[in-house]
Amino acid sequence: MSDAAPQDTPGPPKRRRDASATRQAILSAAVAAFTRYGYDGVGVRDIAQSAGVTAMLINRYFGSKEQLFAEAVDAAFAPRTVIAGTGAALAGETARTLVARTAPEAEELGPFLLMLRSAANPRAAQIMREAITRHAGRHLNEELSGAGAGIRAELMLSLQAGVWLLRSVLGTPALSEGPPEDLAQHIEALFQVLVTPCAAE
Amino acid sequence: MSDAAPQDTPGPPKRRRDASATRQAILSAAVAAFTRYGYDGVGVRDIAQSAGVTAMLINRYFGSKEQLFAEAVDAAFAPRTVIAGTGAALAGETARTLVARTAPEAEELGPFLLMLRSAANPRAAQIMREAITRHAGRHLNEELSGAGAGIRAELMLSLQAGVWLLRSVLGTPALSEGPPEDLAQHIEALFQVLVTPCAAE
DNA sequence: TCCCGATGTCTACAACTGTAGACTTATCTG
DNA sequence: CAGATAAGTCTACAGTTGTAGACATCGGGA
Repeated sequence: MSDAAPQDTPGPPKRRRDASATRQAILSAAVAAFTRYGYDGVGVRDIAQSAGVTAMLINRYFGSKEQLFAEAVDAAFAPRTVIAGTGAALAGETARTLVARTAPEAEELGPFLLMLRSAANPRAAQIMREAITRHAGRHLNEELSGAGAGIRAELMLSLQAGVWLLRSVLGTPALSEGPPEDLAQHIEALFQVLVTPCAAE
Repeated sequence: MSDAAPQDTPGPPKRRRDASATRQAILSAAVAAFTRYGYDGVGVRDIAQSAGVTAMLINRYFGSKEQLFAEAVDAAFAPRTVIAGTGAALAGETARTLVARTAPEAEELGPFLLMLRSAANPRAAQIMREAITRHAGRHLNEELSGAGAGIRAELMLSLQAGVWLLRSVLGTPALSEGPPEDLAQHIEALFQVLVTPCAAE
């Protein structure tokens, strides 16, 4: 923001003129920046500088900040699986993965955080609504089956998003400071309820 | 924004000069605006106009936008209880309250939404972190007891926040369109696990 | 009655935002 | 070795933001 570092990638100080590589660099920088600061919290100049280009190139490649955000959301959701393991081990694996990913020292920020930090902007929220029903919802529906699979799948997402929120973003004490194993066991018990087809009646 | 409407409150077109009443009007407008648009999504001019005053009066009464936000967060959390019922009925009551509050047609936006929409700004996040540990955390710790009460309390908050997020903000299909009773039953089953003192081992 | 302090407004500024058009420079083809 | 075209940059603009200082106005006490 205020320092005058010429480049942030220490390797190649100047990229050869390559349209697709530059486009990819902008997109990666956008994912990181939107995840960290949210749609309204970051400007195209910041993203451009982080990618080693000027702001106008973003408009040339993506049309506008909104369209860049849409592609960034897709890129953030695409390679990510929100569940882990299969069958009986699904609850435990997913719980441990969640705890590991939301650890305060883990710098890996995920699509949930991107979603969270950009939810204030109506345009951004609409873009993300489409993305989440496209990626995560479909993925979960493939793993879960039985009565109320849709509800249970999205409740699984809800709990993950909530833990992410309180633990990683807000830094609530009990979730942040206690031993991770205890937390994982508690969460696993909840997931166990959700993977069971007919829970209530 | 662009119209020249002199006042928005149809009742008293001009408030008599009353410092505390004006202060309260600004605070109410701030809670509503921050909840709807987030910390970065609303300007002091919007809040001022909604309160029927000019922007500068906000700085006169609250010092800065940040300090106004801090008071707004406190005001949003203060009158709200995030759990309902006691003892054996706690899980069911809280589940039904959550479902009712996060209904798409319910226009009652809560502190979770304020928190969510403002989480992108680091200053705002710090202010909210202090508020949530002060209000909700304390409240829950009084109701829950036994082994891992802190973790279970915050997991209860996590699930609520997550459901709020997917259902009310994102509008995810399975959580938004299905019958509320089914959703409440599924959530109650999860809460039931969380109110039980020794869940895992 | 007068006047002083509290209450509220007006003008302005410096910083920042996203975007448009004109400009420069490198890379590849003939 | 040219020249054309893609790749990237520079300057600028209109808008918005939070805030500071000077100014106006209402209300009550002497």
